[in-house]
Parts: sequence; C-alpha cells; structure tokens
Amino acid sequence: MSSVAKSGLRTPPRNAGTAPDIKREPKRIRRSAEEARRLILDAAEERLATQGPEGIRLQDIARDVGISHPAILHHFESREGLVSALIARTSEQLRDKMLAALKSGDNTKAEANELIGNVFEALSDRGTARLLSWMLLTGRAQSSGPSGALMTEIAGELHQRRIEGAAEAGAPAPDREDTLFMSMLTANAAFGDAIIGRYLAEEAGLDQAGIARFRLWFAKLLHDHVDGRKE
Amino acid sequence: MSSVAKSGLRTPPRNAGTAPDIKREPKRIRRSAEEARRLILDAAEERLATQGPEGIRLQDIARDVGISHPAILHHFESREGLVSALIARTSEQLRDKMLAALKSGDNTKAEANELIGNVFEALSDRGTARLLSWMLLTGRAQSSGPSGALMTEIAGELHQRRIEGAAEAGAPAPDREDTLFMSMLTANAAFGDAIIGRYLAEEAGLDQAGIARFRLWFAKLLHDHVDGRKE
DNA sequence: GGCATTACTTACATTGATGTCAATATAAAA
DNA sequence: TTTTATATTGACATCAATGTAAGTAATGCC
Repeated sequence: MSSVAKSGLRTPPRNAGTAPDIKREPKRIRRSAEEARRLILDAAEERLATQGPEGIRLQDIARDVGISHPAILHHFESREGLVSALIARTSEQLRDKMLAALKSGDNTKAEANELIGNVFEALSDRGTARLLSWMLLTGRAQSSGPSGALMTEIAGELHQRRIEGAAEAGAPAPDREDTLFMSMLTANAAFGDAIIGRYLAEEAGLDQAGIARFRLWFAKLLHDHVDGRKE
Repeated sequence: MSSVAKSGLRTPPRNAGTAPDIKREPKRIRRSAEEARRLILDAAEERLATQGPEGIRLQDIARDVGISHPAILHHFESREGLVSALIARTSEQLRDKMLAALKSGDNTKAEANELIGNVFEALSDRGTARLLSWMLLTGRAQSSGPSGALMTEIAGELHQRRIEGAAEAGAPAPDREDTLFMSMLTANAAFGDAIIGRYLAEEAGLDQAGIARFRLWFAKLLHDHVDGRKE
C-alpha cells in the first residue's frame, strides 16, 4: 500500500463494437469534468492520508491520476482551490456518515450506545481525522468546515434518546449538558484515537484485539455512566 | 498576539560599568551557541503553534529572532535538523511534564483523579499537541518521539495508586488493562481536546466556563468508574 | 596585544513547486 | 461534416524556500 493507486489511468480502448480497427486507441483520455474532479480529489485524499499535508503536490497527484498537472489547475483554479474542494468533500462525507449514524439502531428505543459507537467509528477514520486535523492546524477551519452545528445536532439527537430511555425506565430526565459532554468526549477521544491512538496502543503493547477491547471498554464506560444516572 | 515575539533581538549595549563610552554598541550580537539554539527553537515553536507546519520557514524564524537565516543553518545543519531538534525538545518537555504529573498529589494516598487531571492538562497544551500531531501526520514518529514507553510508565504508576487505594478500602485489586484503558482514553481525549476541542465547544456554544466544566465532568466520570469498580 | 575559534552576515546558487500560455485533441451539437 | 466547446498537454515563467561560500566580527585564551 505504499504506492498510490493509479485510479483512472489508461482505460482500455473500447473498440467500436463491429469494426476491430487496431489503431483506434485515442491519444488522450478525455473525461467529463465531474469525473476528472473526482479522480483528482481521490488521489489528493490518498496522498494526504499516507504522506501528510506535504504530500499534496500537484505534480505527484497528476502522476497518480495519469494526467498533467495543469489539468488539475484547469479544474480547480489553484492548489488552494483543490485543497478547499477536498476539505469540502470530506466534510460532507463526514457529515453524511454522522447523520447516518444518528439514524442507526431502532429509532424509538434508546440504543444510545450503538449510536456512540458509530459516531466514534466515523470520526476515527484515519483519513478523515488527518484531513480534519490538518485543516484545523492550518487554520482553514471557518472557511469550509463541517457545516453548521453538527455537534449540537448529534448531542440533540442523543439527548432525545436518553430522555425516551429514562421515561421508559421511570427515571428522571438526564441533564442536557451531561449529554453534550458525552458527545464531546466521544468526538475528542475518537479524533485522538485516529491520530495518536495507534501510536499509544503500539507503545503499550496492544495488538489489534486490544484496540478493539478498548473501544468496547469505552462504550461500556459511557453506558454505565448513563445507567448510573438513572437511579 | 498575532505577531511573533522578537525574543532575543537587540539586547541593549551593556556599557562597561565605569566608562560611559557612547559608541560602544557592537555591530553584531553574538550569543552562545546554546542560547542561539534556544531562541531559534522558541521562535520555531511559536510559528508552529500559531501558523501550523507551513509556518516553519527559515526566513521567517530568522526574522523573528533577529538574525539571518543562514545562522539557523549554522546551528542546525538543515531545516530538517531544526525540525527534529524541535521535536526532540518538545518531546522532552512533554515527558518532563508527565513525569512531574506522576509525582503530584500525596504520593501514598491514591489521588488518581488529580493525576489524571494533570496528565490531561499536559497533553492538551495547544502547542504541544499541535507539534505532536504534525509529527505523527508527517511520519516523524519513530525518529524522535516521546522516548520509550511513556504510556506504559504512566499507566503503571496510575495502577500502583489504584491498587493502594483498593487495598485501603478493602476492595479487590483493579484490572491492569482497565487502568491502561483509562490512561489511553485520557490521552486520546486530551489530545483531541487540544486539536478539535475548542472548535467543537464553540460550535456547541460553550464558553470558557463550560469548557472547564467539561474537564471536571470528565474527571468525575473516571472517578465514578474507579469507585464503581471497588464494590 | 596577538591569536584561534566560531557565531554571524551578505550575496549567490539551486531546487522544486505553482501557475501561465498557446496549441491540440476529443466529445458532442449543428 | 462542420462547428463549437472544453479537457488536456508541453514548454515556459515565476517565485519562494533551502542551502552554499567566503568573508567579518566578537569572544576567550595565550
């Protein structure tokens, strides 16, 4: 996995059905603007994930895709344009994953646990976290970050479930801020996990199974917290 | 605080005590190699913290310190040399802070809570976390990371205290992995807090006091966890 | 004072990355 | 087929950042 996948390179010449004309290979591949943009963003994302911020070089990305670097500039205006397009796309994907996570579990019952797990999973994706981290590190947060109040949204949904759960069990309604803090902790921890988690785990001698146990342990911690509050 | 502090620039000419010779101002400031290195690293650290990785440019740093950029190369060989020196120094500082945190609280009694708080504090320092993050992002982890098994060390110390605390209370000894996980969670969360924490908090409409409450909430969460396990 | 060492400087060389331009090829419309 | 639009290219311009070289000046030691 050291080398970047050359996604859209050299699609085989589609010999026009009837006539097997041998020399029909086009000298240039011409994609739709949309697809070209997609391929370029894919390559850029891969570079960012594997090599970090400095891996985003037009020449390299162009080579990955199998085009020349001015083609990238044609589609994105500038390197900065590519970067913000990448941020925008990743943010959107993250948002989608999050919102999908919000709908997981049976909706009426309060399977807050599973929800938390899914949120953790979505945020601790290595590529996403790295991009997010880099975005924050370089101060590109405001421009095109995960749009709006995603955090608030998640906390709100989670809180709704807790209230339902508490009502079912005849327990008092949980504190709103408590739920917000649970969400924040999950986000922070998931994010941290994606960036330094592996490093720490390795240092502590944890293998893959150990890392999995850690996530379960965390889920249980939150679960116990919620349960403990019910009485 | 937008501009970087010009630390070592233009120290006033120390008029040699008795004779007030007016023109005695030296044309060049010549520091000890050690001090020059220190000033340069300070400036680099500041740049990294405020502007991110791309803020580390020899020219800029040189201007901050008030020297010419080849002077930096003289002391650090290359930009890469400067970077690894910075990483090494920050790692060492982090290690020191951590080890200091380990000795906080009264040593015999099991004030694990305070310990956790201090560790959190040390790791969630913005500059440190940013450097660490960048170091991991760019794959400079192995070369000069926080030396050795710091994580293991911390978990070990914490575990020791838990055992003592449990013995005092006549409770069964806690699980070793449980302690490790608490440490990992703390590290992950603190790290995440430093990078995306402010962002999330702002999004959720939390002010400074709210952030403080979050930390206390987290400490209590762990505390309750430890207590709950005792019975 | 004379001398050796070395922190530091100015001017220049080099490299590598982004961005520009004019030309070309390809897909689709007319 | 002809025309139009535009994705794509190669060669070049530009610029910024790192690194080099040779000389200068401060400091400590004899």
